[in-house]
Amino acid sequence: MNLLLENIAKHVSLTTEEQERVLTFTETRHYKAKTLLLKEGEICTHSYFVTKGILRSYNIDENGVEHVVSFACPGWWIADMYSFLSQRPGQLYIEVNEEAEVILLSKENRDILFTEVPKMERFFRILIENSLVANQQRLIDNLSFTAEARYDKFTKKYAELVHCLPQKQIASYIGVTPEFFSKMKARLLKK
Amino acid sequence: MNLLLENIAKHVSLTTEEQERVLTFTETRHYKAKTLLLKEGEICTHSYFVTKGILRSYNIDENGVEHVVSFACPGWWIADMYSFLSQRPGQLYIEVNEEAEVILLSKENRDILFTEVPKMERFFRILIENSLVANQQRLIDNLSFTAEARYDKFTKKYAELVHCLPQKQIASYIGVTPEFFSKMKARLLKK
DNA sequence: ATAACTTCTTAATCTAGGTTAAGTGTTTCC
DNA sequence: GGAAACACTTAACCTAGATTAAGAAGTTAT
Repeated sequence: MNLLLENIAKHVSLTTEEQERVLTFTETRHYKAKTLLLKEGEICTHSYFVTKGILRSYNIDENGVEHVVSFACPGWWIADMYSFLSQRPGQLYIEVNEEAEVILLSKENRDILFTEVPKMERFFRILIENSLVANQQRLIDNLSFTAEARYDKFTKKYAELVHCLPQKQIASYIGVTPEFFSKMKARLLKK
Repeated sequence: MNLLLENIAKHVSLTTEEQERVLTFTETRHYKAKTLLLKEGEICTHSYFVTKGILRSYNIDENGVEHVVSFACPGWWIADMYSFLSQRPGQLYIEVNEEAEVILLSKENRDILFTEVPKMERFFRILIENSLVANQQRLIDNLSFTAEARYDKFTKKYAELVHCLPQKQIASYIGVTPEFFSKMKARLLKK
């Protein structure tokens, strides 16, 4: 069965016709590991729903340092929200971490969908509310906790993901250098 | 004219009846400076739209340190989104910074409003999208920039607010101690 | 298989920002 | 209007995490 429709059903209930309508607005694609779906300076024309594999988004700062903004595994959406919503050049990269199958929804189609199937506007409203909450929590965590506590939270929240990710990406997500992350991990093992 | 309706009109256009409907769901209140509208552990039953004065939300970490999550001046909404959406106890405090006039919208009324006036669901969807983008940007800034650069961004983004806020709150928002903030400011003056 | 690249580790050294503490304004409010 | 409470400053010292560098271990592609 379709993972996207399953996920939508968790928040709103669509009729069979509405479900079909949703699918006509989307497109499925396969990507190999390391494919770049979006680069800094480009306009994010699509929102990506992952059905297989892993994607990640990140930015690169003035010193050339990468900062992971989010990971997306099956059942998750990913996009450069600023660029997607404004249709202006963004600052994020979106890259395939592990060979992936992805459902694409373009900005235009999303907007049409919202008026044709108002339940989908509700669905995305709820999804974005949840992202906002998660994002605010991450901000608070970054301000309140040490790197060690953040790593601990990360391993609990993304328990399955942790084993599929290179350490440097986890380090980047929690906001430390790979070198410090390595030192910290060694320290934790001694306990 | 009503600041709330003005703000709604920037994103969706309501009929006069719809406008009246919106207002029947809200309630206006006045608060003195230092009033606590919400404490950690309480359920955030209302979302607050500021028409006069300034509010702020913050959490207090395990070491008793305060972290400002957001400021709200006229035209802005404020709430503990996690608690408001889930109707579970939250971790945020919401406090009146400067004597304020506030429009309250309860969680129940918001949900009824969404089905009665679908344009209002669109309005909030757009608002939350914008919060998410701003929040993600703040996260990236915290990971990419020094305290000095973050302060610089803050003064540009909240130019009018800066002069009304105690330094310790600005320090907290950008993620440094008041002592370091004071030192940094002195350093900036020398340039 | 092996050269080339990337990831991870370890260790020495450095620094942005934290902590502690003490002193000087400013509000606030009986 | 004066004492308490709070906001800001300065300075000495401290530390979590950064930087640099160099080697070891995995991956990738030919």
